[in-house]
Amino acid sequence: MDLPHLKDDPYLKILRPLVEAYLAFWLVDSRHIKSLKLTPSQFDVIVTLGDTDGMTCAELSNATLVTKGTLTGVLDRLVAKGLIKRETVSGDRRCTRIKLTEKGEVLFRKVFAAHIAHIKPFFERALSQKDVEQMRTLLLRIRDSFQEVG
Amino acid sequence: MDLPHLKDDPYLKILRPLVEAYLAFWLVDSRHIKSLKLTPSQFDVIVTLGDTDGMTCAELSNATLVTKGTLTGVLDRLVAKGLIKRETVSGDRRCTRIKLTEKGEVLFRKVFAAHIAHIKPFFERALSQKDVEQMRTLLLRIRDSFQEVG
DNA sequence: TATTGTTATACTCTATAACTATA
DNA sequence: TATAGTTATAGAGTATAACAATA
Repeated sequence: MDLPHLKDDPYLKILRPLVEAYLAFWLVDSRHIKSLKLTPSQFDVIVTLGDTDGMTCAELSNATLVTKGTLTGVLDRLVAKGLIKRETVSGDRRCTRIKLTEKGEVLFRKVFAAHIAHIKPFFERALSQKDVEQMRTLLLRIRDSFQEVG
Repeated sequence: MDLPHLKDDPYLKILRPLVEAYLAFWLVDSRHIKSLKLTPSQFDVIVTLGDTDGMTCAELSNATLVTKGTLTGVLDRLVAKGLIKRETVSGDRRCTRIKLTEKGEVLFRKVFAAHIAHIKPFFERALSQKDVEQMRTLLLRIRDSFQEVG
């Protein structure tokens, strides 16, 4: 590219590596998710619901970045797979509480553990324990910087 | 979560921050892309084609992680917007060379510069220049670790 | 009036595979 | 036979907005 003044900016030298590191991770990750017969959004919902007492659609939509309208469809498919259930909320009959079913719980534990086991070696061989601490600090600072406005 | 032995693993303390940092970035980034009336895939294609002499569908598909079949549709929409053009390749009449049009070139320059200008401050306020160098090294190691297999 | 979740619409992306025209 | 790109199909996510029931 012939935008040297931009391209050589030290701060921007981080952008591409961040994207590339994440995408490389994501490629491995999404293949694994796919092998579990779940879409990324469905996986997102399962993992978000895991170890909670259930969440309303609004909470879930918030936590997963899936729009309210889209969420209904995603949840429908998860209900069809027997992984989640909708429960009424006493006190506010507008709300629905979404929970993992027994089957969903089992999948969550299995999936989460398998997922961790699958991903871990890639990090292990890339970074020393000291690297990890540094990296973690810096990543969280980046996250916070974007979240302050975004 | 009650998977303490997994959750406390130092290597895994990096996974969530990586995902969160990227997603926080992505949220800001995708809003900006959307304001340009492009989908993420379309933006991906435009940026990939920028400052090249054009690419075949196969090359483009490879570079963008968009499947061959999907690419046709994405390209159709970009042609409809007047941003790219399909050219025949002399020597192999099976191939098509995809190039940015004049309009596409202009958009690319404008978009790329605007994009950089938009994103940069978030990194600037999060990291010192020294942090950037460290981070870059570590991110590239993670990328390479996942790419070796993925 | 405001909020919760659903529904409706139209578009885009995804995966898979079959198809054509070249090679 | 193999390759390049297109087409076809079915499923899934996206954005937007309207909607019914409830608060």
